[in-house]
Amino acid sequence: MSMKKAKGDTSATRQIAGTKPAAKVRAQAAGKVAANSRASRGAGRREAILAAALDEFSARGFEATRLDDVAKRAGIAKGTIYLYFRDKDTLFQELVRAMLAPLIGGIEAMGATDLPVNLLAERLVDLFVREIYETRRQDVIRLMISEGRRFPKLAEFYYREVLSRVFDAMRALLKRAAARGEVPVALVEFPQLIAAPALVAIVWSGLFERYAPLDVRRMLKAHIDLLFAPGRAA
Amino acid sequence: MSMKKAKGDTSATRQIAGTKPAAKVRAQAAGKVAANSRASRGAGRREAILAAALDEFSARGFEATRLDDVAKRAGIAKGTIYLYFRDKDTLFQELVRAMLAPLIGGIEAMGATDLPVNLLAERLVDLFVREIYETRRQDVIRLMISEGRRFPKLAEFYYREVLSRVFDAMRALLKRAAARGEVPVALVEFPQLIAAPALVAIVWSGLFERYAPLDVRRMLKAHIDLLFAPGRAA
Amino acid sequence: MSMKKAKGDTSATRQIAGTKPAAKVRAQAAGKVAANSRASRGAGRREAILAAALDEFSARGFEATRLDDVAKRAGIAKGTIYLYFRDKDTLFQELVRAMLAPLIGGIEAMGATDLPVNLLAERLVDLFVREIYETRRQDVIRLMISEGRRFPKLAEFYYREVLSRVFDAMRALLKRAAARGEVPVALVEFPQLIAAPALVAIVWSGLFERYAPLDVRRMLKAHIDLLFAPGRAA
Amino acid sequence: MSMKKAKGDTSATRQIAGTKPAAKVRAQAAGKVAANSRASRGAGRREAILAAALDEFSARGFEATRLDDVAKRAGIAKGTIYLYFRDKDTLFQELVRAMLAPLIGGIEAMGATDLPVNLLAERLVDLFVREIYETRRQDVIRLMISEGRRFPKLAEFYYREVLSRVFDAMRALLKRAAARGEVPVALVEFPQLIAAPALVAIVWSGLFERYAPLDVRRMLKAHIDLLFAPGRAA
DNA sequence: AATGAATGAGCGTTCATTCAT
DNA sequence: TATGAATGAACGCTCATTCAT
Repeated sequence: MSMKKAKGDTSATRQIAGTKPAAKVRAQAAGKVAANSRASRGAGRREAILAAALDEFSARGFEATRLDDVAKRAGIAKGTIYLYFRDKDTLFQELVRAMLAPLIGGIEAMGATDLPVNLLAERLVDLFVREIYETRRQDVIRLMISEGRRFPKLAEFYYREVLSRVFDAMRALLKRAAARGEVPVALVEFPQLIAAPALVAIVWSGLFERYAPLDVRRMLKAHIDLLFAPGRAA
Repeated sequence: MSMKKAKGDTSATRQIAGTKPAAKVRAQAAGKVAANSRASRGAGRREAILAAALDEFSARGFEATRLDDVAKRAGIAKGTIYLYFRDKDTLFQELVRAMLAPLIGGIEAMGATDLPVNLLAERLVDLFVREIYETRRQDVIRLMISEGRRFPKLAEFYYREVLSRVFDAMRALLKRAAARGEVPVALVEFPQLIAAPALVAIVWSGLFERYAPLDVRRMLKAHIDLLFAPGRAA
Repeated sequence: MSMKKAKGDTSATRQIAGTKPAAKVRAQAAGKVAANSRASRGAGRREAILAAALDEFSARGFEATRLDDVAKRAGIAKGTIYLYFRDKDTLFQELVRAMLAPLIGGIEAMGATDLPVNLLAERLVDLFVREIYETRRQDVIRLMISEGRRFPKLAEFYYREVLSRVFDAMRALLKRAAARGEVPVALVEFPQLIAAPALVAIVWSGLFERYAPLDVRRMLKAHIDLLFAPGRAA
Repeated sequence: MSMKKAKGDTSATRQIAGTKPAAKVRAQAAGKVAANSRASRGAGRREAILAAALDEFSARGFEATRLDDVAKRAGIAKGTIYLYFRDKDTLFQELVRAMLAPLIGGIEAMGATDLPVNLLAERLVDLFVREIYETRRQDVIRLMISEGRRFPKLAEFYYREVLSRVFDAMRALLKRAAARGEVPVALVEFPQLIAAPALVAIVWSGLFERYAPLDVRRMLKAHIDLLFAPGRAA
C-alpha cells in the first residue's frame, strides 16, 4: 500500500500499514474475514489490532467504527481487543500515537541543516508526500483533524510531540534564513503558513477528490516557489 | 465581493449563532435545561432546533450527539424535532446548508471587481474573519471537515455551491491580475494556496487553541503580504 | 364497492362502505389525501372516520394502523377523531359493532320460516355471499378473527349479539327439520358445521387467494348439497 | 398418514410447547420473571427464546409483543435475542416454521394409504386433535391466521409446504374413494370442506371458548359422520 | 366543534464491555 | 491468553394522546 519507499523504517508503526482495504467487511455474509495473517503470532496481535483499527477508523470515523469489525478484520475475537487496549478510546489514541511517533525522531534533525531554504523546502515537500500523503499516516492525520476535539489528550500529544517541535525547528531555521535575507520574516512568526497547503491536501483528498482531483505535489511545489523564489524577502 | 448583506441580516441563520456552549447538558441532573430560547412562537421552533443542534453537533460531533440533548437544549420534546426534520441526518444537513447558504449569494460578485489584488485580498481576509472565523459558521465548516465524508451529498453541495464558485471567481480574477503582472501565475492554477491559511485557522482553533493561541488576523495578513507584496510575480 | 345490492339498508353502517381503497396513503408525499367528501358535513364526520378506520384497519391490522392515516383518509385533523371516539380501542370496537349490528335485525326472522332446509340453506349461502363475502363486512369479520382476542368485550358482543342468535335460530330450525327427517340430528348440536365453510372462505381469501383462488360460491353450494341432499338424514 | 413421528420427538419444537401462559408479565413489578427455563445451556437458548416468543406472540399478537417481555420470559437479556434472530420479524417467522415443519414430513404419506375413507377420516381427526388442537401448534396456526397477511412469505410457506400438500394428498385419496362410490365427488374439488371444522375449532377456541365451550372432538366426529356415512355419495 | 403542533412514553435495535470457559 | 456468548444501557424514531388556539 504505497509507503514502499520508506525503507529504513523498522518501527512498530511500520507494521500497521499494509492491511487490505477490504471495503465492505460489514456486508460479508458471516464467518471470519480472510483475516490478517499476523493475528496468529502472539506478539503480532497488538499490531494486527492496530492495523485493523486503522482501516476501520479511517473508513468510518471513531463513533461509527464497531469493535466487532475491528476484531473480524484482525482475525481475532472481540474480547481479545480488551487484552491489549483498555477500551475503544484507548485503542484510538494509541493508534494515533503509534502512527505519528515515528515522525518525531526525524524532526529534530531538520533544524540542524543549513541548506538554502528553497532546497530544504523541496525536501520537506518530498518528505510530506512520501511519508504522509501517500501513506496511511494521511488517514491518521485526517482522523486527528476529525476526531481530535473529542480527544484533548491526543490533540495535546500531537501538538506537543509533533507540531510544536516541527514549528520550533522551522522557526530556528527560518530565523537564520531570514537573517540571510532568503526568507520573509513573517514566516518566522507563522510557520503554519508553510504547512498550510499540506493541510489543504489532506482535507481536500478526503472530501472533494472525487469532484475535483488535486495534483498535490504540484500544488506544494507552486507554494514553495511562491514563498522561496530566489531573491525574495520582505 | 459582497457577502456584506449579512449586515442587516435577520434571517434564520443569524439567529442560530450566539447560543451558549453550555458544556455538559448531559450531566444535568434532571428537569428542563434553562432552555436557550424556550422557542416561544411556532416559527421559532425550527430555528431553536437548528441552534441547539449546532451547539451539540459542534461540541460532540454528529454520531455522538443525542437528539434528546438537542431537544432539551432547544426546550422542546424529542418528538418535536421530527416535526421539522425527517431524521438526524437531515437535521445535520439542513443545519449546514442553512448556515452556509447566506455565503453563496455574495460569492459570484467577487469575480467582478477589479481592485488591485492585494487590496482585494485584504478585504477577503476581513470578510473571512468577520463572517466566518468569528462566527458560528466556523463551527459549521469544522463540522463539514470532520463529518463531510459521511455526508457525500453535503460535501458535494459544499463543493458545488461554495468552494467551486469561490475558486472559479478567484481564478478569473487572478488571471487578470497575473496578466497585469500583479500576481504569480501559479496562483491561477491553485487558488487553494490563497485559502489554505483560512483552513489552518479553523482547524487550529478547534484543536490547539488552548495550547497555542493563534492570531489569525495577523497570520492571514502576513500571508497575503507574502503573496501579493507589490512587485511580486513569477 | 360491491354491496350495491343491499338496497333497503339505510343504517349508519351503510355509509361506512364505499371508501376508496387508496393503497399507499402512507407513501403519499405530503398534503391532504383526496379526502373523503363526507368529512365536510358535521353529521357525517363520525361516519367518515369509521369508513377511514375500516380501510386502514383492514389493510394493516389494529396495531399497525396509525390514527394519523385514518384522519388523513377521513379528511379531518387527527385531534378530531378524539371528539368522536375515546381512543383507538374504542374506535376499533365501535367500528366492528357498527358494521355487524345491521346483521342482527335480519337474523331472528330466519328462525321463523319453514321452508325446506335445502332451500333455506341456499338462501343462506346467497345471503352470506352478498351481504358479507362480497362486502366490507368480510374485512370486519376478518378483523374480529385476527384481533378479537385482544378485545374480549368485542368477542363477547359478537358472540352474544350475532353468533349465538344465529346458532339459536339455526338450532330451532334444524330441530324441526330433523324431526321431519330432512336433516341429520348432529347438525342440531353443531350448527357450526354449517357455517364452517363460510369461515374458510373468509380466512382463505385473506391469506391464500393469490396462490390458489377459491370459488367460494361453488364451494358453499357443494357443501350444502352434501349436507342437505334430499333423502339425507342420519 | 404418519405424523406420528412426533411420538419420540425431542426436537426443538417439542420443547417449545408446555410453557406457562403467564398472563401479565407486563404488570410484574420488577426483577427477572421466574424465568421459564433460565435457558441453562447454550443450545437451549434458542429454544428458550422461541418458547417465550410463542407465549408472548400468542397472548398479544405480533405487533403488541415486546421483545423485552420475550427476553424476560426467556430469562435472558434483550440483546441476546439478536444473537439468534435477525429481528422481530425473523423471530416470528422462524417460530412459525419451526412449529409447523414437523407436520410436513408426515403429510405426503397420507395419500398412499387405501383405508376406507371414513376410517381414514377418523384417524385424521384424532391426529388433528392430538397433534394440533391440544398442542401449542394450535396457537401457531392461530397466529398464522391472525398475522399471516403481514407475512406474505410465511403465508406462502404455509400454503406451499403444508396446505397445498395436505390438499393434494387428500384429493388423490378422495378421487380413488369417489371412484369406489365412497365419497361425494364434490369433496375432490373442495377438500377444504373436510378441513373447515378444524379451522372453526381453532378460531372458536381463541375467541368464544369462555362464553360457549365447544366439544371439538365430537364436532369433528359429527362432521365426518355426516360426510362419510356409509352409503353416501353424490 | 375542529385543528394540528406538541408531547413523551415506548420499542426495536446496536454495540462497548464483561466474564465464564 | 483467547474466546465469543451474554449483557444492558443507550439511542433513533414512532405514534397515541393532549391541549392551546
